[in-house]
Amino acid sequence: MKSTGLPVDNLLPLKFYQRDDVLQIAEELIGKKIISRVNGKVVEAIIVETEAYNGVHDKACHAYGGKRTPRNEVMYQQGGVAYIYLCYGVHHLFNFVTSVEGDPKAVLLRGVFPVSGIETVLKRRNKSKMSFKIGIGPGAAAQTLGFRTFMSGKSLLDPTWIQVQESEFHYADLPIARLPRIGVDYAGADAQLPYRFVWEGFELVLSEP
DNA sequence: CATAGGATCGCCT
DNA sequence: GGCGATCCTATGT
Repeated sequence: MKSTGLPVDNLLPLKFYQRDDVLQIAEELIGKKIISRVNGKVVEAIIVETEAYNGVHDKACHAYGGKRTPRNEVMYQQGGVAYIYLCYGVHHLFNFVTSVEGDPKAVLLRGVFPVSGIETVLKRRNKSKMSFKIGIGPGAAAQTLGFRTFMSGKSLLDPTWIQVQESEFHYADLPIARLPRIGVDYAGADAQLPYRFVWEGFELVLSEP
């Protein structure tokens, strides 16, 4: 995909994140563009996969039952901040916190496709060549963008480290599959909920830059 | 304080 | 498809 040439004033506003329906937000995030600025390196990527975590009634959610810990505290902030945590001691998983203060819902970023800053991405991912899979998987997606746990709690509208904005793709026009979430077997019946959103066939639309 | 386990990945077979 | 890496976090004593 070539550079979009879109202006930078199309950032998603706070009210995008502060809606109640985290499933809608997770779906609408498909096709959006994330621009990260970390250690002076700029990477632009299109979101191709997300998962919704639906607050205190969702057994797969870190805030199930109203649980509050130092780690998940930022989930209780108003929508529009990042929740980043370390998984399996190895992976930095990035979430968009949504809804209003006190309602701990979030969208996990599960897959991106980088469209600029490829040299930086290859270095971060320890790869020698680009592929469609380079940013697929929540650990790989955060690593592609250079996101680390110390950034947890930071605003999603702070362009010194992140911009989330419209792209030329609109979620309503994309073939988005709804599937069960990955790695949440401990959640019982909630593990079967179709809260995972995948842009199937993004490889046919996006091309390696 | 001790311990078990995790919104995973990538290498091995 | 199996498994080790790797360390923070949550929980219980």
